[in-house]
Amino acid sequence: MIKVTVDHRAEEPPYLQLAGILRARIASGELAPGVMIPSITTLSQEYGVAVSTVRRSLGVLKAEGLIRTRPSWGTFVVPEAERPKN
Amino acid sequence: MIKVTVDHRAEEPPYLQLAGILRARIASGELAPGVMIPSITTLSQEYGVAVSTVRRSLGVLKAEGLIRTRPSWGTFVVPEAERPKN
DNA sequence: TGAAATTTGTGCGTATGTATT
DNA sequence: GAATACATACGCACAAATTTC
Repeated sequence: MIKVTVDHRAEEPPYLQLAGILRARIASGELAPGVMIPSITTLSQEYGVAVSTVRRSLGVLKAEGLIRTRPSWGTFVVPEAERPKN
Repeated sequence: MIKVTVDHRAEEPPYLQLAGILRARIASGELAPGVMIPSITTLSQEYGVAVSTVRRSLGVLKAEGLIRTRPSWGTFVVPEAERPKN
């Protein structure tokens, strides 16, 4: 475990910090395919950042193909086999 | 000329409409490398959408490699030779 | 020297819409 | 109908870098 919180005073912007934290939680297997990712609102409260900041973090991971969001359903980890390489 | 305004009542969200409009202006050569792209604030007023919406549109074009933003300087069209194909 | 204006980057809060449960 | 959850949009504020005067 390296980073577990968002530091608002660090140089790296919170949305990138949170993206990194979630990326690590996925890599570690804690957040795995089939496991429901905490809702945006929950993540917002957990990490003390705004909802829009969480959305931005998820946007990063979505662009990486790590997660997939289903409107009015939730956010999911993409199975490793389906992730774009690179 | 096909689309020149953003329709808030259309199905396509404004940020995608604006991205399409700017993409067309680039494709037509009106916005070319070396020509200064209107600032986010200007685009916001021109098209009647919020600054944050313009930013989102530019984010789409940036992801496509069509434009490049330089903080405290402006936004530029990427020369065709330097654009990623596909 | 330096102050003001400009421009992008980032963050927050709020509202509305739509789909699911 | 109510609660939940994501999608989109808006407006505001501040920071940092650059340009201009």
